Amino acid sequence: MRDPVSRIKRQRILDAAMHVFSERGFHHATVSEVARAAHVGKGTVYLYFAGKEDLLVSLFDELADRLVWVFDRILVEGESLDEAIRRLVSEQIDDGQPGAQVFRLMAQQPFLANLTLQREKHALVRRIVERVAVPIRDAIAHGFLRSCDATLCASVLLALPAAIPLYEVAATERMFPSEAPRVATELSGLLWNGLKKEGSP
Amino acid sequence: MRDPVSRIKRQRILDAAMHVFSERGFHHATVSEVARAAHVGKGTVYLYFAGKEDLLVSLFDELADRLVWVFDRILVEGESLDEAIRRLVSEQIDDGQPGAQVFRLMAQQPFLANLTLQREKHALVRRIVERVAVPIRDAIAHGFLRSCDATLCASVLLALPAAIPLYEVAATERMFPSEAPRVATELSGLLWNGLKKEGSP
Amino acid sequence: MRDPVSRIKRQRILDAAMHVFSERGFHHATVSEVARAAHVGKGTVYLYFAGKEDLLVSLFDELADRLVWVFDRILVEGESLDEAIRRLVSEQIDDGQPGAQVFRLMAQQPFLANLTLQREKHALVRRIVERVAVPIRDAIAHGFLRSCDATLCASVLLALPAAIPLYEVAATERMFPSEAPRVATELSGLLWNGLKKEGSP
Amino acid sequence: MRDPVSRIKRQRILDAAMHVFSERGFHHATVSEVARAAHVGKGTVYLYFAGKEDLLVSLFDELADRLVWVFDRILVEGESLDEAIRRLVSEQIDDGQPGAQVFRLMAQQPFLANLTLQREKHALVRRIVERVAVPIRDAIAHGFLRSCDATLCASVLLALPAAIPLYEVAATERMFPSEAPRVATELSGLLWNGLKKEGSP
DNA sequence: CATGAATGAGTCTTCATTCAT
DNA sequence: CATGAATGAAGACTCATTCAT
Repeated sequence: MRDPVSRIKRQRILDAAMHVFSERGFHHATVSEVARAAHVGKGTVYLYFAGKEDLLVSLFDELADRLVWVFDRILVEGESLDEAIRRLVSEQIDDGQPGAQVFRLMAQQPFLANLTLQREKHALVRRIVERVAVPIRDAIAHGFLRSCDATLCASVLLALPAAIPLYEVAATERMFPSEAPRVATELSGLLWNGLKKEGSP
Repeated sequence: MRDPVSRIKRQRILDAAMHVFSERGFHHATVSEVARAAHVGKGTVYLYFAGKEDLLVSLFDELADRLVWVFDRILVEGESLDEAIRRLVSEQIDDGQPGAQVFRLMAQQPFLANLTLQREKHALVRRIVERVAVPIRDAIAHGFLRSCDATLCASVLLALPAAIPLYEVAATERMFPSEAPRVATELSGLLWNGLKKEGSP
Repeated sequence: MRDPVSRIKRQRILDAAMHVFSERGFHHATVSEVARAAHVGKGTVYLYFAGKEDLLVSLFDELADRLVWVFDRILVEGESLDEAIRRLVSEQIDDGQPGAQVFRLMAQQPFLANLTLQREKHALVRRIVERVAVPIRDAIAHGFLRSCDATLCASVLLALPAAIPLYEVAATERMFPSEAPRVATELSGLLWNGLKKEGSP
Repeated sequence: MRDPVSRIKRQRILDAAMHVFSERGFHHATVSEVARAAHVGKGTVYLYFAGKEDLLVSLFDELADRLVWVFDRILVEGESLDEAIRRLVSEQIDDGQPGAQVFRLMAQQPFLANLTLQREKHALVRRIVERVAVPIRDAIAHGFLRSCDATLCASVLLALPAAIPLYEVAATERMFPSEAPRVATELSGLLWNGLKKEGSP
């Protein structure tokens, strides 16, 4: 674990899993495919992960970490809340950004055979949602936002990317990558206007 | 197909599939389970549906129909757009309502092995999103709503239920059914405020 | 289960398993081989048995039944105890007789992964040993045999076939089938002389 | 090989294998477990043994040597044949004695994938059986024992421990270690009475 | 010599689908 | 039409063995 070579190989497998799962869906993807994509033997995957599902949860874990980290950075950088929301939405929508697909993957696999992994996944969800809910709750307390259920609003913010596949299909069969900024702006604008106090800028 | 007995049996299978897929997830569910839940032989399922995936797409189809039908009724009944949105959101969130789980199921299975079914599913999505987008586009044209991408807004509206699983996990591990109306109100309020022109009621 | 066709197919699989397990050993044998030998699909085996180990235990079960049945018949036929022992030994040694390999198979697999199956196997062993021990205990009580631990003697009687593989290897690399009667007579004679009261015929 | 350090390490691996194989069964045991039990790296096992099966055969080899050595010593010490039999049986039954489990292990693995090892195993069996058969044959020739197939009797003597697992299960689920002497006495008594000439002491 | 990370051949097992009754 | 016994393709996972360090 501490060994940097191990960390790198583990990461390579995780990256490969992210790619393969996104490309083919968790269930259609096979462990062999992940191994091949990571340029490792099939058995090696089991050296670093307990099984296919653990691979998924580890992916959640890593992506959740990145998401929390990114959001922390955004908030620390002292931007206004509306800008923060825009960047958070953007982060999740732009496929080039880390963490873009975490909730899409989570939505694909609401049922895990392994109860322990199920619990881990729930803990992860709670961690992320709560991280996002805190500043919203603060802003409400300070009177910057209209009164509402902060946890619910945070959930909505994190669920927004679910609209992208619908939009892609409905609009043009495939959103141009170049549209990502516009879509992010529209989405976060929608959310911000929904949240902010009447009359605020 | 025309035979009413056939229609009823087909429907019974579809209802069973809805129940089983929701309960255990599409992939964990087996055709045998669906057949058993429908009090029908396993082979009978294949008399009415081409296969497991077709069962899913037929489910989408039926639910989409209901959703479009419900939305049509809502609009025809001449309610205001904000009330229409509230009812549409409510329809998707309240497990007791028809069509509650259509997008949750769709999200679970973004990849279909059968290309034809894939296309059917896309056609369905387009149909629903467009149905919702039209009145929004109208309202924008009439100046009732702020200018925005109507298709994108419709996608958001239909993707909102994706927030529920997150909220359930983050808030109380299991949303009380009694909370559904409040949540629907909060969500639709959020969306309405995000959409409506500054200063409108 | 009641269906005679099912019983026959189940039996065919069991017979095939007996043959394949004897020929190649339980662990080297694959479920595919058993299926092929039974002229059934691989999946069919799992329709009648819970898994590979259950196949083994079911085999024990069936063979134990036969053994108990044979021994009952031998005793009921009112033969003398020494003749009964000779026939029981013979039964276990002659590959042509039913039940010949039950304890050889049991010895091959002292450890079962499934605890329930382990318990079943133990119950089986107890049933057979006890069945053999009862008449020995009776004969001791009536003064026909020298005093000894009847359960232990029964165990020895049932374990005697374990000597055959050793004998085959040590003597001629392969015992001629025609020798089976002689070997059975020698073995049972050895046992009978060991058991009987000094001076008895 | 000549290096005493090597011999000791080889022996440590062999002892570990004996322990692990007995505890978990040859097939359920893994080479890793053996290596761990021997406090040796997994690769080291392959420096001293050609593979897992060779580990087993080497174990047979060592145990057979001990058995032959013990029997030689017993005979050389000039004890009577009945006492010799008692001690030989005892040797195989008492788990605390060397060689206790050799035939139990051999019975577990009647089939070896490697033909060469198969042959080696057979040679081993012949060596042991013959070693035991010789004095029996002598005693018969001198008229001390009743006429019988000495090789077969030797096989029985060496197969007697196979009765122990049956007895343990049938009697008390687990034989008390303290009972080993009694059981050995009963078993060898049974055998001796079966072998000895009518009227001998 | 010693090690243990890496490997992939080999198995069991599941389950969507077919088809004879 | 209805059924469910039969099937085998597909895939997760294990572990004996190798080899670079």
